[in-house]
Amino acid sequence: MRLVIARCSVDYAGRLSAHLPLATRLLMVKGDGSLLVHSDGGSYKPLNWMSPPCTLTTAEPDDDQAAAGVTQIWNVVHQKTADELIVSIHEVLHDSSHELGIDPGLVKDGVEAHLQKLLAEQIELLGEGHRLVRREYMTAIGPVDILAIDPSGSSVAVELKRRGDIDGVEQLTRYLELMNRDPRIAPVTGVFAAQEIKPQARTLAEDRGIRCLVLDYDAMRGVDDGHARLF
Amino acid sequence: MRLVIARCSVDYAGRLSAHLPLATRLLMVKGDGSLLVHSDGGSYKPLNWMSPPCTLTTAEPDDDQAAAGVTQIWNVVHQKTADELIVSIHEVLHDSSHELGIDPGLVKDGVEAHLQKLLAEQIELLGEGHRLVRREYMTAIGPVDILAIDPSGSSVAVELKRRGDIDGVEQLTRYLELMNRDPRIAPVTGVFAAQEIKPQARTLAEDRGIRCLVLDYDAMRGVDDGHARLF
DNA sequence: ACATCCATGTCGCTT
DNA sequence: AAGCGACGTGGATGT
Repeated sequence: MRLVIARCSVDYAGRLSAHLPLATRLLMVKGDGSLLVHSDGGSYKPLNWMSPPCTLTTAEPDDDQAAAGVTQIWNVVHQKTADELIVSIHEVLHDSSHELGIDPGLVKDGVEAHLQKLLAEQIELLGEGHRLVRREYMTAIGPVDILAIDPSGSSVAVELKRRGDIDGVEQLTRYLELMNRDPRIAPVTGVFAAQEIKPQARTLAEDRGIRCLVLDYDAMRGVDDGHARLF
Repeated sequence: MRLVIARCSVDYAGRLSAHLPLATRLLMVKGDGSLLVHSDGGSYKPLNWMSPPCTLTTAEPDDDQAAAGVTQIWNVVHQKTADELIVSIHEVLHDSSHELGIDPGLVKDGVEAHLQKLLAEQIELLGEGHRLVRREYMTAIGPVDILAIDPSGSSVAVELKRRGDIDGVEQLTRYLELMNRDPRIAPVTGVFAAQEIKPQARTLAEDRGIRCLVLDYDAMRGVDDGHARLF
């Protein structure tokens, strides 16, 4: 990885056009040739970048550019889309290279998967007398997170989200439409379960006869793991 | 901005839990206290990060950690969500600080807004005899991108996307449901217009009687700007 | 502050 | 390879 601090301007041409006026920035050249242009603020997203696979070439400025103070031109071209990034460097303030090696990568401990497992184990959170049929019940348009049976014997399809948004309600609605056309499992009612349900999502769900269920992740984890959360 | 190359392991606890095993990485500390952890590959997204507003504190390792080879602990806590990032540093290979100043920021030349403007100007792309009513036609649940009238005098609601996905069809469906309840403008037909329409989105749209229209951005721009695209 | 919608989204998984 | 959904989505914008 090469780190360059430089006064530069940047132009991007690809799906859109963008320009960065002259200022001091960090240029990060990764081992795969990709380039990130970072300022000293904002979020983790660079001001501008080129993703791999891409090729970096450097060139001398032409006379006009040199007259404007440009000392180097970096040109990064994406190998498939032909997106192009041009960095016009005026002054290099720092330049260092470092051998990092291959990263072993991130180990994630998911949330939605865990919630699904917990709700399957604690299926009576749907209401007394509910029984689990199965997780990831497959339909033609994708898997329903949880399928259960209520005390009356009707099927219950559960869509599970960390944050209950309008999209999740639409998704569950599509599943319910499809499943209610299948005489083997119809009638199917819907439950929209999430740690947090947005008001608009709740309104839409209830308007469509879908029940909303707010889940307390910590409490569910506490039931699951008796020694935790006793304080 | 401070740049540190270090052998380190990283733990994140917040909306999920995640762990990075010991390896050599770049730690970028921005002026606002935010921290990015980058490897020498992947895309512009860091392996791990903390967004501002957050606070970085450093500490000495405890005896166990010291015995495991840790020489410094960095602790970054988000000031609102209490999300936490812990960097256990084993060895520092590089450490430099740089004054970058405030960045003037990115100037973008947009896409969807431009597409909307072009389609409004070239409204007959919807079909001969169509007339524009207005862009951003306001409804109770949000603005319809373009409202037009077809030759028979019926209203046409256009949802515009760069990439036509199933979400866009759902969005247009909600608009159409609402607008068709308004006797002043009913009946309203729908057109789903995008540079590219995914097969599933097309199927869903056509199943609901929504017409799909694939837009050629370059051609539309060429009509708009006569001197371009003549080659 | 909240809700909505776009994104050069990126990422990971399935077909 | 292409499609599809989730994301610690982030970020802008209008209410």
